[in-house]
Formats: sequence, C-alpha cells, structure tokens
Amino acid sequence: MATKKKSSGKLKSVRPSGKKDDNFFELVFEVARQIPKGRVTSYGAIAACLGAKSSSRMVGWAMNGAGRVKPKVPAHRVVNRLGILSGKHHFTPSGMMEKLLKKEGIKVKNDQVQDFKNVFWDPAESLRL
DNA sequence: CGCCTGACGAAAC
DNA sequence: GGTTTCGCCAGGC
Repeated sequence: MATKKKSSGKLKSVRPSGKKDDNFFELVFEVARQIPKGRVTSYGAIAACLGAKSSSRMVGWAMNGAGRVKPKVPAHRVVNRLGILSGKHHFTPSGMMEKLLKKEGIKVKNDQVQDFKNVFWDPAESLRL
C-alpha cells in the first residue's frame, strides 16, 4: 500500500442529501432532536454532553447540516451560551429562527433569548449521560 | 499540503 | 466589563 490516499482533496464532503454516518454529527443531531418544545440549549452543552465540550465549534458545524438531515433537526432551539441566536443568519429567512422560538413560547428580544436560564435545557441532565 | 474560516467557549488582557 | 486571543476540529480553497 504505499502512499495511496487522495492526491489532492478529500472525497468525503458532507454527503449532501442522504447518508450521514458522521458519528459526532449524528450525535449532535440526535441530542438536538431531544430538545423539548419551549426549551433551548447551547452548543457547548451539547458538546459537553458528547464529551467534547472543547469542540463546541464542531457542534455549530454539525448544525450546518441540521436542515439537510432527516428527520429535520430543530437547530433554531440551539443558541450559544449567552442565549443569543448566533445561527439566525443561517436560517432562511434570517428571522425565522426567532419566529419559531417565539411560536414555541420562548421570548426573544434583540436576537437574544429572554429568561434564557429558565428555558435552558441541559441534555446532560435530561439525558443523564 | 498549508492557510483561512467558522452557527463556540473560556481565559487572558 | 468589553475586547482580543487561544484552543478545538473540520472543511474549503
């Protein structure tokens, strides 16, 4: 076998529309799906629940595919640790995230979740990992 | 193959 | 207490 490997570029990609065996990504999606209505959680909380609290960024990246996996992942229920809708710019339209949250009973003001700690849902506690 | 970017987080300043 | 930097890992160019 000697140096086979890819010459230039990885043939991995995010696998658009279908297939998603990425363990880490899948875990993030699964946890996100468990978020009860009217509740929100943070990227770091999910990451910590998975044992990768330092990789909170990867959680955000994982959410990048949230809208393309099935069943759909309520990424709008995931905000940053400050309760700010950090990912609203990735939704279409951008205000949909806030709209969905309000519709579920979550108060949002100025792109920020009000009473955040009150609606905060900790996967580590609910899932008891 | 290296550099930069990125939906975070915590620490340093 | 706001701003900046590092860490973390993956992917795009």
